[in-house]
Amino acid sequence: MVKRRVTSIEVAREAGVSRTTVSLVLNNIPDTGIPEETRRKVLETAARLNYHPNVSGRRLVSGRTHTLALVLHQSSERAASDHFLLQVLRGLDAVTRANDYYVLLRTVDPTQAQDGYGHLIYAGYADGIILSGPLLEEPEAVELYQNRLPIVVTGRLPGQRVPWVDADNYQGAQQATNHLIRLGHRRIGLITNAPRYYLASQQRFLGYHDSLLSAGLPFDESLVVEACFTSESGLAAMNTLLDLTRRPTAVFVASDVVAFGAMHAIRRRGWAIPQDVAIVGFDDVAMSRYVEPFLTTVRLPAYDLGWEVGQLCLQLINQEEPAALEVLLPTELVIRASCGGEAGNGNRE
Amino acid sequence: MVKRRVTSIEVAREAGVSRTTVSLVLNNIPDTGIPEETRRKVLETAARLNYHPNVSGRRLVSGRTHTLALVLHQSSERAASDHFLLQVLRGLDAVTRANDYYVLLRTVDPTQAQDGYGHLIYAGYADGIILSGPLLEEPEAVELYQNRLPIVVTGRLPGQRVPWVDADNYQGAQQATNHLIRLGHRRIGLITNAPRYYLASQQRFLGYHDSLLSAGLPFDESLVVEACFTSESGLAAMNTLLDLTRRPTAVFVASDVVAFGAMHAIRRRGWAIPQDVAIVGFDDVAMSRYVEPFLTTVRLPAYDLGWEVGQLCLQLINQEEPAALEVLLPTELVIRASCGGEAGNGNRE
DNA sequence: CCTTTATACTAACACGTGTTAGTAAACTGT
DNA sequence: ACAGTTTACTAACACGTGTTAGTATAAAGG
Repeated sequence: MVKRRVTSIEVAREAGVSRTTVSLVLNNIPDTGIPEETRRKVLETAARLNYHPNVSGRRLVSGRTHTLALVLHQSSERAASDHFLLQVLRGLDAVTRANDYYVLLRTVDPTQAQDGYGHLIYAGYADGIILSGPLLEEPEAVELYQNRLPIVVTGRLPGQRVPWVDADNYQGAQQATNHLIRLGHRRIGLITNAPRYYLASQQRFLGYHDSLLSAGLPFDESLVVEACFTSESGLAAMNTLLDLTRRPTAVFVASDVVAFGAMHAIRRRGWAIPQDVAIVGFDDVAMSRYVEPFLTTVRLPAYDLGWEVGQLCLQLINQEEPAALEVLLPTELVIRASCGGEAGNGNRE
Repeated sequence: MVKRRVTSIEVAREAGVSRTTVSLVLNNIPDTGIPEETRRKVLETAARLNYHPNVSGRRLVSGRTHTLALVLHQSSERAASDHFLLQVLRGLDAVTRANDYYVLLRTVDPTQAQDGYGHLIYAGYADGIILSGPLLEEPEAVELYQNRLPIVVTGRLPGQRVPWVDADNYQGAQQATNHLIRLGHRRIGLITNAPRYYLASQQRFLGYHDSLLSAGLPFDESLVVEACFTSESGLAAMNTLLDLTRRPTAVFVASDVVAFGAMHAIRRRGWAIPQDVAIVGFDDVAMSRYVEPFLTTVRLPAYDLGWEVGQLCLQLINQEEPAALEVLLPTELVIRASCGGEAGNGNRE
C-alpha cells in the first residue's frame, strides 16, 4: 500500500472549503476576509493530513525556485582547500537559511566540456549560481552575467566581468611578512602556495614583495621558491632555501599545508623553529594548531566568504542594488609559536 | 530588458510543429514515427533558442524530482569529521551523477525542534533522504521509513529500523590493536575518540577489547582513557596514561585528531615515538601524513561510504530489492612510521 | 474503386499550485 | 423596502511539461 501524496484539494474537501481558501489561509495572504473560525479549521485539517504544498507546483507558478546552486570544480588542488570549502559551505548555508533559500550542490568536471552550469538556471533548478574555485577563464560565467543572470564567483576572474567575493590575499601576505619584519628579520624567504599563474599565488607574492620594499628591505629573487599545494613540494622548496649559502632566517610559506612540509625539512636538519628559522603560514587550516610548534598563520575568512557570496547572489536575484559587485574580505594574522617573539597561543574557541 | 524564458511552445512554433512533437523528439521516445528530417529540425531550433525544459514542469507531471537530499546535523563534533564529510560528499556526488540525480544540501539544527527533514520528501524537494551524522534517537527517520519513504543513514541507529551504511569500526579497531600485538607489545593502552555513549566509540572499544582477549592478553581497565574529539583532550588523556606506574608501551588512539594531541604529550616528556611509545590512530585524516612521525592509522572508506549510501537510497527509490539494508564497509590499516616495525610509508597517490 | 494499414503528426488532459476577478449572501443606511 | 456595502468565499486561468488517445493523409492490397 503506497501512501498517496496529500494535495490542497484533499485539504479543501476535508475542511469543507474551496482550494483557493486553503491557499489563502496557508500563505497568510492579508486583507482577505476569512474569519478566524474558518482559518483555524483549515490549519487544523492541513496539519492533521500532514499536508505539505508541493514545491514544484509553487515554483511553476511563481517562476522562482528559492534555490542557489553551488557549483564546485573538481580541481586538483582540492586537497588543500577541503577544510576551507566546508567552512564556506557553512557560511553559505547560514545566509540561504536566513533567507529561506535552499542549496543545490553540483560538481563540474572542467575537462568534460559537455556539461556546464548555465542549464541550472535555464532549466529552473536554481535562481542563482555560486561558482566555487573558478578556473582562469570562465566564459560561461561571463555570458551568464551578461544576460543579467545572477552568478557570483568565489575568488576572482582577472579581466572578466563577473561579480566576485574573495579573501584579501594581498593584505594577508603583507600581514605575514610585516610580522616577520617586526620581529627583526631582514632575510625573509617566500615559498609560494602554487605556480604563479594562480591568481591567489600571485597576490600573495605581491604582498610579500611590497612589504619588503616598504620596509626598505631588498627583494632577492633567490629567496623565492615555488611550491605546488602539497606538503611534499613544501619540503623540497624549503630544502632549496636551506641550501643557499646565505639562507633566510625566516620564511613566509603561503599555505599551511605546504608549510607543514617545510617544517619537516627544517627539523630533519636538526634545526629548531623558530630559533633557526621562523615560519609563517597561510590559511589557518585546523591542523595548524596541532603541529609543533603551533603555526603562526593568516586566517582566511572562509565562513564570511560563504555568507557574503550568498548574500551578493541573493541581492542580484532580488534586483536589489548591491553595495559592491566585487568584495574583498579582510584576513587576520593568528600569532602562535612558529615565529617566537610575542607568541600568544592564537587559539580561540 | 529582461530575457524571457524559452518554453517548448516557442520551439514548436519556431520549428513549425506541435509541442507534443517537440517533447517526443527531445525525450527520444521510441516507436514514434517521426522522420529524421523533422527530428533534426526540432533539435536544431531547440539548440538555437537555447531551450532547456523546465524542471518544475517535468517534476510536476512525473512526480519524481531526481534529487537526493543530504541532511547534515550541525553537531559539535564536526571539527573532527570535516575532512571525512567532504569525502563522503564526493562519493555521493559520484553515484548521483552516474544516475542522473541531483543533490540538495540541507543542514538541520537538532536543538531547533521546529524543522526536521521529512518535509523534504513530503513537499517534493527530493525523492529520498540521506541523513549524515544522526543523533542517538531519530524518531523522524524511523517514521519516514515506516511509511516506506526512502531514507538511509550514515552510521547506524541502535535498535531502530532504518537502513544504514557504516564503516566497520569494530574491525578497524581490531586491525589497529592486532598490529600492535603483532609488533610484540603486551601492554597496550586505549584512548577513545569520544564518550562511550557514541556508538562508534563503543565499537572501537570493543574491537580493542576483543583483540586483546583473542591474543591471550589481559584487559586492564586502567589502560583505557576517554577523550572527546579534540586534540587537547588527547593530550590530557595521554598524560594520564604516562603517569601510570606501569605505563603502556603502545597506545591505540581511536581518532587521528586526538592522536595528534597524544603525540604532543609524549614528545613534551622528551620521549620518542615509536621507541618509547608506539601509536596507532584512526580515521586517516589528511594531516596524518604531515605529522612527525607519520601516523600509522586506520583508513575509513569515506568515499565508498558516500557512494554506497547513495546507491542504497536510489535502490529504495526505484523499488529495487537492495542486497542488504544494513551495510558495513571494510576499513584498511595504513602502516606508516608511528609504530616502527615493518613501517612502509603508507602513502599512495 | 474501396478497404485496410502505415505514416506523421496533434488535441487534450493531467500534474499541484498561486492569484485575479467575480459572486452570492448578509448586513447597513435611509 | 431597496440600493449600497461589506463579508466570505469560489470559479477559472496560468505556469510548463509528459503522455494517451485520436486524426488526417498517403500508401498498399484486393
